[in-house]
Order: sequence, then structure tokens, then C-alpha cells
Amino acid sequence: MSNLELTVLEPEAVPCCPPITSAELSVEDAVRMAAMFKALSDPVRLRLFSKIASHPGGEACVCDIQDVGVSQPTVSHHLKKLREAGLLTSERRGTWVYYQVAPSVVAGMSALLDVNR
Amino acid sequence: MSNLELTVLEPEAVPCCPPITSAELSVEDAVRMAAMFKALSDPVRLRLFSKIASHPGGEACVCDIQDVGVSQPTVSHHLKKLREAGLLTSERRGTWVYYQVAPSVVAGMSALLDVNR
DNA sequence: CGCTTGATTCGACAAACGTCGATGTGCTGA
DNA sequence: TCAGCACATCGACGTTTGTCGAATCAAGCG
Repeated sequence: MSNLELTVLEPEAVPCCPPITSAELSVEDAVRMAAMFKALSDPVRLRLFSKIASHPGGEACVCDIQDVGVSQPTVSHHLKKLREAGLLTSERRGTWVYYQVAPSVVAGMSALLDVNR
Repeated sequence: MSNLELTVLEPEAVPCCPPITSAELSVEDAVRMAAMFKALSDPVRLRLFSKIASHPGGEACVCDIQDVGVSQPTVSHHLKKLREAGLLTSERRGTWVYYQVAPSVVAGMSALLDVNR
């Protein structure tokens, strides 16, 4: 069987980093977190991410979110970037491929920027 | 004259956008927020931002934070990017220039990524 | 005024990025 | 088995980005 499930499984159960106001980031953590922020640094990618995150169940088929004003290969390219950054996971179900948000990763980014405590 | 309040010039009193899980971003908001995430998408910039945010009072002199492994003009360049994105403000006090974090802007980014509600 | 230190701006350049059309791959139904 | 749809990959392109050294601006001091 073709096991080409896109291997994303970074061990990101470890919630990186306390709030940025409480301690200085290490170089390694800065590299890791910067890569995640970079994934959201493009308007098209952020819209794709937004569409998926706001979908019921936090997941969406590519066919549901392609309407962002760029070509289909470009959408695929951006989704790959988001997946490589660990913000999304993907899964093929029959004809369609579904993308899901990785809540713990996103929560980690949010926590890092939490300045209200 | 009264004390020096950190001049937050951007009209960002409007706290952009509910949590990303609750509604899809508009194109305009996506452009705005992507620019902010882009500011944090470089490891050197993220470290500079971290150094300032974790400093007492949430501010730091350039001279305190320029040890990030790149030349001094490059540090200045990155600080400018962070300032242009609205994440930092700057103020000259005598010989030194101090950079402060813009808490409301950072809080807005954090809130956008808040997936736990 | 000159000199020193701190910080920004300028000009250049290699690397990375976003985009596209063409092509490839995987699945489904006729 | 084959046509057709959904999605990914490839190759190419113009643009943007991060970096540097050199030059410039700003403030303090002798």
C-alpha cells in the first residue's frame, strides 16, 4: 500500500517557549518559531489557513478553499509550506485531500505572544 | 509636561480580528496581519524582538541588544522592519535610541491565534 | 570646533520567495 | 480500461529579502 502520508510528525507536543515577555528566546527556539511565523507571513497563506481554521471541525478539503485569487499549483505550494511548518496536517480521503489545523502548534505561537500576564 | 507616553502612532486601537477559528479573515485583514507575522518571520528579528520584550519595562537600548551575530547596520535594518510593522516604537533619549514593544499590537496577534476558545 | 561613539541610510549582491503553465500522480466511475 | 477530476510536482521567471561595507547623521565631550 502506498504509504505516502505526508510525514509531519514533529514532536511538537513540547509547547515551545514561555511568553516572550518573560524570557529571551534561545537561538534554536528563535529559528523554530520564526519558521512558524514565516508560514503565516504571506497574505494568501494566511487566508488559506484562516479558511481551514474557521471551517467546522478545523479541517477543509482543498476544493473548498481554492478561491484565493491564485492558481491551483500555487495553492498547493502554499499548503505545503504551512504543512512543513507544522501548522497543518493533511490526509487523503478518496478523491479529496483534507487539511487540518494543528491546534497545539498554533496555541504555542499564541502563548509566545501573550503579553497580558 | 507630563510623562512620556510611548507614542503609538498607528491607529491600532482597533483590535484586528476575532480568533482565527471563529471567522474567515477578509483580504484586507489578511494583508495587515501577514505583514505583522512577516516581521517576526526572521530569526534575527525574532531574537531582537524577544530581547526587547523580555527587558525590564519592555524596552531596550539598541546598544543592549545588538549582540545577535550580524553587523550593526543589519540590526538597525531589522529594527526598522519591526517598527514599520507596528510591533515596536522607538524614541531617542540623548545618545541612545530606545525601542519599546507595542503591547496592543502583539496582543492582537496572540488573540488571532487563540484556538482555545 | 574637531573627535568619538551610537545609530541610520545607501548601494550592491546572492539567496530565497511567490507565481505561473505544463506535467505527473492518484482515485473514481463509466 | 480509459476518461476525467483532484491535487502535487517541476522548471522557469521576476521580485523581494537579508546581508555587508561605506558613507552619513546625531549627540556628547574635551
